[in-house]
This record gives sequence, structure tokens and C-alpha cells, in this order.
Amino acid sequence: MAYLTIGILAKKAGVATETIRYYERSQLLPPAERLQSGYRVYGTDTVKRIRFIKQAQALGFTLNEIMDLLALTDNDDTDCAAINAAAKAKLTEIDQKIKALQKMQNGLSVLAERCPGDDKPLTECSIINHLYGKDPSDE
Amino acid sequence: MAYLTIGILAKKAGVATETIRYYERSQLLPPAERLQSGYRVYGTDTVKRIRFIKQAQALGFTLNEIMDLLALTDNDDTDCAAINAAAKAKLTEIDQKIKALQKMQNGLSVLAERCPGDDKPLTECSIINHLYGKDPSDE
DNA sequence: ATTGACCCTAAACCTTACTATAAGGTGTAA
DNA sequence: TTACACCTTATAGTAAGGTTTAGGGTCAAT
Repeated sequence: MAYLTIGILAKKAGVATETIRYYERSQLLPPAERLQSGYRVYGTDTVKRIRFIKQAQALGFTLNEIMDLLALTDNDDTDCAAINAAAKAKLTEIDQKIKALQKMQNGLSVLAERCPGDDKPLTECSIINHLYGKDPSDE
Repeated sequence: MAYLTIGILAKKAGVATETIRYYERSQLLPPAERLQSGYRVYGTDTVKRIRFIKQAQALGFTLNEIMDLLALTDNDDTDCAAINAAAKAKLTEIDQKIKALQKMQNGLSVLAERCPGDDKPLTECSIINHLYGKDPSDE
């Protein structure tokens, strides 16, 4: 197996060197082997591990969740069930985020449609009037 | 106009007192008038201003953006155009976020569907195999 | 031997929107 | 006057995922 310095590894994996050190501090990567100089050395398997992290991030997992996923994949007894459960939980979460954003989208586009026109004063602007809207609990 | 202490204002506006002080520090609210004791006092218009902030947040605006919106509404020369532009920019942004989440959703649900079954080993799990996937630039 | 690219550490800093803490002063009702 | 709730300030902490800085050591080539 070829050995890599942190800079080479960073290039292969598509991240910054400080990110790799950060991942080590955060326990996403095991403590690297060291040369006598103190330089970190890595095997090519570390490229895969970093890509795992990046792919999982792209799917919406946080680093903490990725740590759990990595712990699962490091465990020989793990089967698909645990991974599937994590995927489903994340799908639910993504769905909720999308719904929240769609509510905002709806609210804002309704207001924008009602806005009377570009050169009208703000007192007639539906957006501003909504933002300054009254609270029902206000007697 | 009735005068309010920070605690009463907080209740009327539905936020915590520290939040109001924080908004003052952050220039979302002007420096409050003070009693001889140093206590802050507010007019009821401040309730409206805080509600403006909260409504705008609910529509997805950040506090920085809200500061800009407030500056616009504080300016007598502002017309609907500026507000509409802000609304459109925010709609675009929300749209992009939704699309990003939908990509994640898609990616993850495709993988989950392909997962062979709960008690299969991880070596057959499509999710894990995807996360460990190779990079094309890896020769 | 020196240059320049690379590596090391610890610690601080970044963004967002607050929340919490410590240590103390004020206002009011019984 | 003694509670007690309320107010003040400055400072630090939170989550998340890094990035930057300061101050220094190493490696390879010339």
C-alpha cells in the first residue's frame, strides 16, 4: 500500500489539510501514524474513509451521525437493518425540512403576488403590511 | 402611548428579555430610552417592530437581511420595488434549498430501495457501498 | 547552505441567533 | 424592612463544521 502525507491525502480526497486534522480531532479518523519527524502518514484506505464522510454529508448526514455510521461499518456484526434505519430517519428529517421551506415559499409568494406594484408607497405593500401585522393576543 | 418595561415588552412580543437586549446590541432595535434607574422603557411601537422581525424570520429572512428590510421601511423614499426585490431573492434562495434537499431525498431513497434486506451483511448494502464509492479521479 | 514547499501544535476565530451566568441594583407590597 | 420579582452589565457558552493565525520544524533540490 502506498503511503501518503497529509497534503497528498487532502488532494486525493478533495478536502483541505486542516479538515483532515479536524476530522482526526473529532474522532472521525483514527489517530494517524507518524514519521520520526512527527509528520502524519496515511494508507490509501483513508482516502475511502474521507470519501465516505463526504458522500454521507452530501446525503444530509451530520458529522455526528456519520461517526455513528462509521462505527456501524467498523463493526463486523452490523447488518443492513441498522443502516436502513438511519437512512429512513434521515429521509423523514429531510422531508420535514422541505415542508418547512415550502411553507415559507408559499407565504412569501402569496405576499409577493399581492404587492400592488413597484412604485407604490410602502403603506400599500402587502409584504410590509404583513410583517407589521397585528397579533391576535393584542387586546 | 403606554410605556413598557423590557419584561412587559418581551411578553407582548412573545420573546425573551435577553432577546430584546440582543436585538438592541445587534442594531435591530434602536437604543432604548432609560429611566433614572437605568431601566429600559419602550413605546408600544416596539412591539410592532419585534413582530416584524419575527414574521420576517418565519419567512426565512436572516437577522441581517431583516436589518436591511427595516432600514428600507424606515426610509420614506422606499417604494415597493426594493421590498419586492428582496422577496424575490429570498424565494430563489428557498427554491434552491428545496432543490438541494430533494436531491438528497432522491439519492437516499434510491439507495434505501436497493438495500437487499435487513439481515444481509453490510458488504451487500447499497447504501454502504455507495458511501465507500470510488472517485473517478482515482487512477 | 539556503530556498521554498510542506508539515507540526495550540488556540483563536468564523457564522447565526440566541441563552446563560455572575454579581449586583431597583421597585413595590406587606 | 424585608422579601421578591424585576432590572442592569459584561462575558462566555451553545451547535456545526470548519478556517485562520502564530510560531516554529522538516524535506528535497540546488
